[in-house]
Amino acid sequence: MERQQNRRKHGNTEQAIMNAAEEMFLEKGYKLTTTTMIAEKAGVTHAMLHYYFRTKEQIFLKVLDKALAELQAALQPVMKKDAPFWETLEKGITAHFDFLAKYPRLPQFLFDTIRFNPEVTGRIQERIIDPSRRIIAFHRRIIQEEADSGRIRQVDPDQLLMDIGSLSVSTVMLLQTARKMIPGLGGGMSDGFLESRKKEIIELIRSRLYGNLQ
Amino acid sequence: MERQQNRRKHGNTEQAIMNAAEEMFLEKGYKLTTTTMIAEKAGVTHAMLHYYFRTKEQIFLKVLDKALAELQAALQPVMKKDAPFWETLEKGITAHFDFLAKYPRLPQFLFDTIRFNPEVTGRIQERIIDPSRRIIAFHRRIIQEEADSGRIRQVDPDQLLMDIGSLSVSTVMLLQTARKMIPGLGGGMSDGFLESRKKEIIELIRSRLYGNLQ
DNA sequence: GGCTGGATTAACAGAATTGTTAAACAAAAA
DNA sequence: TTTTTGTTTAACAATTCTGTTAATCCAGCC
Repeated sequence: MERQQNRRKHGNTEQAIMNAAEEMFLEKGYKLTTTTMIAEKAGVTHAMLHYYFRTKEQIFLKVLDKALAELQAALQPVMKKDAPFWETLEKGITAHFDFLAKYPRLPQFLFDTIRFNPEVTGRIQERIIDPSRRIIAFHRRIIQEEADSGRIRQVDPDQLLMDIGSLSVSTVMLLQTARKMIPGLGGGMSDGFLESRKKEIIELIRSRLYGNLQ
Repeated sequence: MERQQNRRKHGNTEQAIMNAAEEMFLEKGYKLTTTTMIAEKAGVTHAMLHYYFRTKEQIFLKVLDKALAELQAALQPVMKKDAPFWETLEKGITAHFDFLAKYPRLPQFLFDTIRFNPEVTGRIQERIIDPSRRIIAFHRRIIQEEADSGRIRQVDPDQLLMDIGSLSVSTVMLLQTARKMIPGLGGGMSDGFLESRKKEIIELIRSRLYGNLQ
């Protein structure tokens, strides 16, 4: 068999380090990830990491920015109302949930970063929190409209959005944690869990809005 | 003014170290807490920590055990059914929520420990997960009874318990995180948030169970 | 074939961390 | 007062981690 080129040139190593760093930082956060661990996972010496990215902080910021960009991109399409209220909301919940299921380590990573790297909270603030405000305002408005017209029960829109957000977030965080405690929990095994959980969350919110009416 | 005794004797130092350790470990987890930080917070040299507790791991286990004991104690009384179903359940939700509001750093601490100290998951398993099974079984039974008799809507009891658990847990975790991002969020400011959040959670569960009926 | 320049490694420096130990100390017992 | 006992400190060893650097390596170009 022809062996892989031991000596990679050009972007190859850089990309390998970047991928390794992404995985490690998402898994363990900034402080508990060592440059040596990243290098090992990428199959190079830790000096390479410093050669390409100068410092641990630099590469961390790149990983963070990438994560924030993905999250930001996922937030955009949630703000279209091209269908009746409930359909729009249900689609929003589903999109939010599916995104988290695809990037299940993102919530914990953000929690970690806010906890232990307060110096970068600004980035999170401006790229996630602030854009979220517009989305929240949008939903707040359409929920309020719907409530005022009596088509759904009276409910504080902020509370409802927190309900949706935290139910989805805790689902993926719980699953990640369960995987640590029950090693036998592979990827396929948890698909059923995620699916039934998503159904339950939607039904929960639907009951909250329409329970006493229809 | 008479000055504090610089040289404390007997249990004084040990207790001071224990308190400092508890605060630091709950705040930052095992690895990110250094014995020097604990000692500093307790106002002694880090050698004292080793004198009284031998190793960092020893004192961590004491802190963990204390936290688990508190959680375990809080789990016990949730299993009495001395009132109609909904009142019992509502009391259970309230107790669970209030406990978490009192120890808001406990969830993150357990998440941390499971993530980064897999060697102690056994302790968590036997003292929390296993006892929880009985409670879950109990609630599963009374929910199932209630559903079968048609007094509440058909619902998967496990899903409902996960709803309750994760809504409360995410509330306190979110609040803790918000405190990091918005420094102006003092203790009193958040009482209102917790109170309205608790009401919403109860209403959410109530709707899920009774929405289409009453 | 030999040169050049980027890529890679090994070795090192400096800081931080856990744990040990010998010496200093303070208070109660003798 | 002297001794004893438990407490505290300062200094040290061993390890780990980040970041630097000088030497080496290799591919393409002359």
